[in-house]
Amino acid sequence: MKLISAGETAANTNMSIEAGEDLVRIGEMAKKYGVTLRTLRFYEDKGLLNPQRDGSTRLYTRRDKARLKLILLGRKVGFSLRDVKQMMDLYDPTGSNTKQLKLALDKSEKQLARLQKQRALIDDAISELSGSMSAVRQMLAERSAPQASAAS
Amino acid sequence: MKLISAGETAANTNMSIEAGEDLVRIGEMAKKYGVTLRTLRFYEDKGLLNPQRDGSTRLYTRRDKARLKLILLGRKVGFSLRDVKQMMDLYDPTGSNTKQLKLALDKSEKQLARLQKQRALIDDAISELSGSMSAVRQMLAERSAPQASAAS
DNA sequence: TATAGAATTGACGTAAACGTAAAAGGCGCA
DNA sequence: TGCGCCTTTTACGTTTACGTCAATTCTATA
Repeated sequence: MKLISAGETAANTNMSIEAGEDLVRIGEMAKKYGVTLRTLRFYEDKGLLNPQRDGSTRLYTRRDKARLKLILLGRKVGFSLRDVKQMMDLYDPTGSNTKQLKLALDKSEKQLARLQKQRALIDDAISELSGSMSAVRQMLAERSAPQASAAS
Repeated sequence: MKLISAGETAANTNMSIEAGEDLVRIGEMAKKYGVTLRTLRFYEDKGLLNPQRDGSTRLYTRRDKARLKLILLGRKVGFSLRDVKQMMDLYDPTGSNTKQLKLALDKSEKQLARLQKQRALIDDAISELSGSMSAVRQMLAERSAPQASAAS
């Protein structure tokens, strides 16, 4: 029992007999999306991914790839994995997914608000810090200027 | 043994410096600076504060207040407590503190860079999220528009 | 004196997202 | 057939800044 990577290019030793099923193992998956093996297993443990198995070996389908892309997008915009899961769990391939979309929109609005608040805090911190830095530079200048002209 | 209660500023059991020492207990200190008791004890545990003791009761001097203000400022601009401590540990009331100021400036520059980077990431996330939201709204519209007019 | 309000020192819990062994099973290949 | 690489499961460790009891003591006040 062994299948694995692509069905087209025979760059690999193993070839799938199945048609079009582009299955990859965890190593390739990780490399492809720039995550670690641990991360993929962790996501699975959290119910975010659900790869097939060949014996005990995980085999990721293009469905898993789509889901991983969504996870990474969610992570990028600051959603927790819990949120991501909650949204993905509502996905129904046979329906219109109106509920899912509404939930996503709702969560997105809240997340957007959080992000804007964070940005405000950071802007605040930046100006505060800049101010302090000016003061410190001033103090340092007063400690070296009275001596002579200028140098450092 | 009891002092406090802010009226009798006279000398009591302990005196190492001089009078006029406006000592406050942890409760008042916490209220004054908007932190919890736990926080004050935690900062002490981390070596950031060093209140006097009346028996086992902590008594905060104006020195502690000054230090706490610095801690809170540092926290606001995103320094870790470790950083704050490192900078404060260099304070020498008898010297020019040039070293301390230089370290503070150095750390500040790095922190400023971090903050700016964070802001860039957040801006990125905001626009990405906004984009996704538009798409989702679009999808929702397509699910309700084809039927009739609109509502929701 | 009884009760409520401060204060003390532990010490475990929390959140988020993995990192990092450890021990073991398979597989291709020279 | 031994080596090396990939994979698996299990499970404790990390980071930061406290939160949240718990048990106890001290004190002020009605």
